[in-house]
Amino acid sequence: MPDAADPAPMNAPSRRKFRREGEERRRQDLIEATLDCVAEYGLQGATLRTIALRAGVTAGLIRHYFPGKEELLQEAYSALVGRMTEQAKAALVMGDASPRQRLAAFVTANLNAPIIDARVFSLWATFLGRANADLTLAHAHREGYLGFRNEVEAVVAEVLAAEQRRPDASQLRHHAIAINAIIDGLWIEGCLAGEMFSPGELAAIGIKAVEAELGLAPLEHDPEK
Amino acid sequence: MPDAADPAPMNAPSRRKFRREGEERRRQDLIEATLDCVAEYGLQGATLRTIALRAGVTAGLIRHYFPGKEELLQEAYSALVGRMTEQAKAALVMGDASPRQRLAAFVTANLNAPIIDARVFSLWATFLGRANADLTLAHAHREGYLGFRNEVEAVVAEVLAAEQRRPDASQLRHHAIAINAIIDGLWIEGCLAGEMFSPGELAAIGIKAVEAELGLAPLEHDPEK
DNA sequence: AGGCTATTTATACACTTGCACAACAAGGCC
DNA sequence: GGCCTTGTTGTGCAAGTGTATAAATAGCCT
Repeated sequence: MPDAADPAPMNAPSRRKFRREGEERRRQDLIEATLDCVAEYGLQGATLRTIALRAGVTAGLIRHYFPGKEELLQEAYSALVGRMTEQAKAALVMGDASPRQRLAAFVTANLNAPIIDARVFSLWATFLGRANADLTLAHAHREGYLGFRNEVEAVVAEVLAAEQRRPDASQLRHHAIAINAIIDGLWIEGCLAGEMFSPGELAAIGIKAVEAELGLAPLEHDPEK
Repeated sequence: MPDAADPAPMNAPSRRKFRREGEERRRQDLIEATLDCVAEYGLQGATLRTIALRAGVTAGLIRHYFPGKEELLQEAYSALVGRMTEQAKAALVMGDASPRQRLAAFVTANLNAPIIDARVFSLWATFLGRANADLTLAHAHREGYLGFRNEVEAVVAEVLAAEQRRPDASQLRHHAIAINAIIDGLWIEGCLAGEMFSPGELAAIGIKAVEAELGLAPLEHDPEK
């Protein structure tokens, strides 16, 4: 079978063989390669040549799909943020479950793989480190953060409503901010030092902390499940 | 009076005037300039020439104090981590105060300036983004994190002891992890979007969340202060 | 004052980077 | 099959990078 990785069997000026891919596919591959390089080598190590090598193309091709490196990085970050918030929110769509169960499932989902992931954390931190200087990054993050917090606030409202409690807007906001912080903080700890925690431990800590924040009475013996 | 910033008043091959500084002072200045450049331009923008310009010297001098750029960055990160943990722990040394008051003061100190600071966050995120690949960075962070968490755990133990409660080691550890996450999460929110919160709001949220985590009964009307 | 030494400057160099552009060929269309 | 579009390659270039090293001078010692 043909081996594409054959460097130069002939001394003739042989050109590299290639295949034409669809535009969407190539853009996707380039963005993924960019994220890989940023995660592994940082922004400084993510050069056009390294990215192209990872994507299996040559550097010149990048300029055919992106105006410049800047735009490639921005699109890569957008893709990352989109994937992260999408995954996080997906844990909330559970058909038949009590609000409290949904909240617990949400916390659990955010404190286990694949959301707890060293590569994603590396990307998150690397890009966010530039948020001060790059308004585009700052804006993209702000959007994602507020979206996430609003989701949290909505579930909190449901949970408290189910408990016959009527928090005002300010209390609701504070609960959402605190719970968001709990999840973020535990997420960071898990990503940076996952091996320090036993499986499920972070999620257990998170659920207890969140329920304490909301003043929910602890369940006695898990009545039905 | 003599102006040191005069570029070249003569067409003669004039050399730049300079002053000899003490070794410690120069190293300190170079490290500070490095942190400034990393915070503003990221790791890729922190070039030797930019750093030297910021420090008011020429690029070649850096090699006189540091073996290479790598070592300069590592020392800069060590200095940053040292300063951060030092500041954070400093909030715990209060002579006459109840454990609960000390805990509240600790949370408050960590959720206000100068610990809530966009520049420091930028540095923290930028360096941590490389922790996956750079074992030196990972180790330095791990040390700082565990030190911080142990401080938290010690105060938590005091607070609970004052409340006649006897948590076991596992519970204590979980409390420390959760409280650490709360502080970290709120710290990030404050650094990234400080203007979204009114002054003292984050600290108030943090204190309430921490006390809820520990199951402390809320104070009624602040009895004495 | 005059020399000595170590700090500091300035220049050189090999290498990498992002970008521009010309040559080329893959694959659809007639 | 033969052509034509355009995705793709390869090369070149100017700017910038970290490092090496020689030249200069600031400030102390006597």
